[in-house]
Amino acid sequence: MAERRLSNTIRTLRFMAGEMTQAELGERIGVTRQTIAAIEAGKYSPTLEAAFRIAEVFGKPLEEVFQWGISSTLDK
Amino acid sequence: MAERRLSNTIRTLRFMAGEMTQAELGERIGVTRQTIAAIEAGKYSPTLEAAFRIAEVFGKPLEEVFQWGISSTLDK
DNA sequence: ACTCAATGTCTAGAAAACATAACATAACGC
DNA sequence: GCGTTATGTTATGTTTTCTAGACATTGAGT
Repeated sequence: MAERRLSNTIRTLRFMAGEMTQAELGERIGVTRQTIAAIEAGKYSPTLEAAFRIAEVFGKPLEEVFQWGISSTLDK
Repeated sequence: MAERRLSNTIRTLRFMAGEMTQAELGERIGVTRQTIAAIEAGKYSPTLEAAFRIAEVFGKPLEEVFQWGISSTLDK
């Protein structure tokens, strides 16, 4: 069965943006570094607003930083 | 000052999709009709996952149903 | 070896997103 | 009129996101 789940490319985008730190990204969008870490790790799905702000920081469209994935049966 | 806030076109998309009801949209994405009503009314910002599911129902990209608006000084 | 910055991770609690149920109203067909 | 269906709205409660603090680890620089 095809399962849908969220994934993101925040980590790579941070490093492409001059090694931006989790803490710095957090304060730029108004959340704590723990929240950024949890979002990066996929521990929970952020609010749309937070997602838009993150995309804005990197100057990318939202769907380029967050993917509503069609994962195969392989992943648990 | 330029304020950023969320807006959406769910209402018009619902009617363009054959007068789809709030209740039907809700059960298609797994939330209640009250939640759909609140999201439509902008009373709170949905989770990214819910947003992706809504866009999926209408077959539209997420940014076409939700806008991270640059509103002018006019709106409160 | 020592410091320090960045991240991982855990906890307790606040805040926001959600559920469920109730009641109200307006529009429709009968 | 009557019944039904869609929506608005309010209240109460649960779940999830997020905060704030702490402590551990790892790596880069000195």
